[in-house]
Parts: sequence; C-alpha cells; structure tokens
Amino acid sequence: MGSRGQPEESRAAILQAAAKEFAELGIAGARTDAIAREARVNKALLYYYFKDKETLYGAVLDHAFSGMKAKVFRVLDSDLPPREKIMAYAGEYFDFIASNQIYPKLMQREMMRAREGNSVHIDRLIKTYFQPIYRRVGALLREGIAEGEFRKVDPAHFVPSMISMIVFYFSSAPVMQRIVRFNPLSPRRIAQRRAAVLDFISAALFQPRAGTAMAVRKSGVRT
Amino acid sequence: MGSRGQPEESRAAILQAAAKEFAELGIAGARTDAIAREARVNKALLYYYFKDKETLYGAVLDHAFSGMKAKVFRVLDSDLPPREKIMAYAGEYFDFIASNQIYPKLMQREMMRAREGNSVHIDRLIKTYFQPIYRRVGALLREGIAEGEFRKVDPAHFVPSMISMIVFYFSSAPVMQRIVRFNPLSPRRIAQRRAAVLDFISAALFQPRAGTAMAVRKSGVRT
DNA sequence: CATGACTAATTAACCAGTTAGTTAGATTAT
DNA sequence: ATAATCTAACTAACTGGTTAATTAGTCATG
Repeated sequence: MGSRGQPEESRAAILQAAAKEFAELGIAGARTDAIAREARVNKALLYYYFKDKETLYGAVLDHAFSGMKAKVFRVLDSDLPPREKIMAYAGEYFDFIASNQIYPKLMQREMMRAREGNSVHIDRLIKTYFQPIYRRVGALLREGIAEGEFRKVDPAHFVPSMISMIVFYFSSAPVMQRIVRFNPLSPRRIAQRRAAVLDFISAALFQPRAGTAMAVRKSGVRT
Repeated sequence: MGSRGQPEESRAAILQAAAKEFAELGIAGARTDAIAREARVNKALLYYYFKDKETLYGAVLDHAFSGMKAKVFRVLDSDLPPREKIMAYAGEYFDFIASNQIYPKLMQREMMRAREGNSVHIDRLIKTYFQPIYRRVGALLREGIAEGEFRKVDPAHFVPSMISMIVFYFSSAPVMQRIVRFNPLSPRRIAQRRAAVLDFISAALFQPRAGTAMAVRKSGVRT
C-alpha cells in the first residue's frame, strides 16, 4: 500500500496486463477492470498513469512495435549481402514474434482498425515503424534484384507476403490446433515453421543458380 | 409499415448490415443500434429474427463461411490434375475474398478470438468449414507429392501459408495504402496481387521440371 | 381474427472515468 | 533528533452515459 511498490513496476505491470487484454479482446472488448485486476492494481491507477483507455492502448502499441523495430533494424543495418540479409531479416522478425506472441494479434487488430478515422494511432505507427521498415526492406529487395540475386518481384507484394506468413501462423494457431492433432506452438513446430517460412521465401525470391545451398539459420526460440 | 417489406428482405438487410459492422468493429465494438440504422429497420427487429447479438454474429459468420466453402468445393470436387487444381483452388479463394472483402476481417477476428471459451462459434466453424476444407486441400497436396508433381511440403504449414498471403493482403490494405502511394485495392493492383500469389505458390510448391509454363488462370497479369 | 412483421418506448446492466480521499516516505524547520 | 509539512503513489466507492435487450403493443393481410 501507500507510496511504495516502485512506480516503474506498477506502470510496467499495467502495460503488460493491458497488452494481454487488448491483444485478446481488442480495444472495444478489453475491460479496464480486468486490466487492473490482472496487473494487481487499483483501476484508478490506470488513469493516474495514462489519460484514458485509448492512450493506454496507444502506449501498448508503441511498446510492442518499438521493440520489434529495434530488433529488426539491427539486422537491416548490418552489412550482410542481400541474400543473407533478407533471410536474417525474416528470421529475426520470426523470432521476435515467436517470443512475443501478443504482437501479431495487436498488429492485425490495428490493421483492421485502420479505416479513416477509426484509429488515432495508425498514422503515428505507420510513420514511426511500418514506413521505415518497409522502405528499408524494399530497398534491400531492389538491391538484390539489381545485383541479379533475386527474381524481379514487386516489393509492394513481396513484403506483405513475407509478413503475412509469419504473423498469420501465430494468430491462427489457436484455430490450427483444433484442426490438426498437434500443437502448432510447441518449440518443435515453431522451429519447423521457421524453416518452412524461410524455405518458402528463398524458393520464391532467389534467382536459381548452380549449387543453391539454402541457408536456413537455426532458431533460438522459446515459446 | 406493419407486416410488409418481405421478411426475407429485412432479414437479409440485417445480416448484411451486421456483417459490415462486425467486420469493421468486431463483436465488442459493433453497436446494435448502428446495425439497425444501416439496415433501415427497428432495432427490436434484430431480436425478432435473432436471439441476441452473439447469435446474430454467429449467423453472419455462417453466411460468410458457407459462401466461401461452396465456391471452393466446386473446384476441389472437380477432376483437375493436382497442379491445376491447387492453382484453381487458390485462385477461387482469392476471387471470393476479393469480391467479399469483409470475409478476411471476419475470419481474422474470429481466429484471434479462438482462445478456449472466448468464442461460442469457433468449434462449429472449424467442424463445418475449416476442417473439411483443410482435409481436402491437405489430401490434394499429399496426392501431388505422391505423384512427384509437388515438392515435399508439410500441408500443416503450406495451407496456412497460402491462406495468409491471400487473407492478409486484403485486411492490411488500409495500412498498405498509407505506406505506398497507390491504392492496393484498385482492380489493377488486385489482379497483380492475384498473379503474385499464384506465382509465389507455384514457385514454392511445384517440383521444377523442364518447360515449366506457369499457369496463371484468367486475369492474365504480369508482375 | 389470427398470425407474422414490425416498432416506440422503456429497462437493467455495464463499464469508462472520477472523486475524495489514505499511506509511506522524503524534505524541511526547529 | 524530531516534529511538521509535502508529495508521489495508491485506493474504495461512486457516477453517469452508453448499450443490449425487453415489453407491450400496432399494422397489414390471407
């Protein structure tokens, strides 16, 4: 009680509980009472740290996307050649999502909300995260094409294709689990998925050449 | 007013308005008043035809998915050889979604809701629609592999990969539009996407053989 | 004149956001 | 040193606007 409990801890607990609730139920379905209960704080504390529900939701989005951007840009800023870099990018993105499985849900929710006026956050998110990443990956693809390494794909289609294969798998896992008999989120299956995605991408992107040794980086992922 | 207006029309108007509202805002965000207004009927009429909001939502889902299943099964039941059939399947699925763009939103919403207990509908949807389609496409893939036409892909990964590329494009279009300068939903771009998806799939699935003439059914578009 | 189609008005529950505080510890005054 | 004062962190209880759902009926037609 009282003024203890390290404010940072409380704030972080709220943010984490909110991320879970928003990812699962969306902003309309999320209940501030549930977030407070999950974070083990009084509901009024949410409003002490964040202006309102919408602002809290925005903070959750920024937290998730900034983490992703940081990870992914470390790869995109490296000086790998195009083939290795695009594989490393996809792998890094995959690993981020595999260990932050609320991210794909938040992302898809926000994508669907992005009709004019529906989301106060989407413009900021696009400008801060999506646009820079898209530009960078697009440039990488054009570079690979120019060097004759990649097939002449259209980045505006290829980028969303890559993202979709990674993001969709995780957000559809609960349904998948009921269709097939195994658990799509077991470490074994996640590793398989990683390999499948990278295989799919290289098959669709790389210009076939002699002795194509497909480079599928091993995955250090936990569930 | 009174007992006129053909009940079928009213029911259909409600269903259509509800589909739009649910797709855009999810079940929690949807407002029954908005649905009634959009359908130009009194709100109580929703409850005359459907037990409650949740039941109406279920009816919307069944309507959307049964339409899709019918379309897709006409292809899957045909006697095309594996290569042509899988392309025809993907093409048909793509065309269905392209002309029913609320479908991908409803689908993704329901996928994210599918945590134990969260959705009353998911078990029925899986049993009635997803499971049968998945089994049929899985069998088709295994057939193609057995005949040496397809690479040895894992259906449990390949099927969601195909679906994701098709579904994700449409639900992410509003965001994409703000990242790139063109409209991803223009007929021209949709045709391009169709070609890109089919190209992507054939590149990743077909066993390379001499004289590979890529078969891109109708809407003959180049990337 | 019964029945299916439909509605205006109302109700009950829910839930985001507020209020009016309390508590614990840091800071200053004595 | 210690009492007085301040402030950030936190909470129990409440409020009012919103919204799903119901009620009690009207209207048209076979």
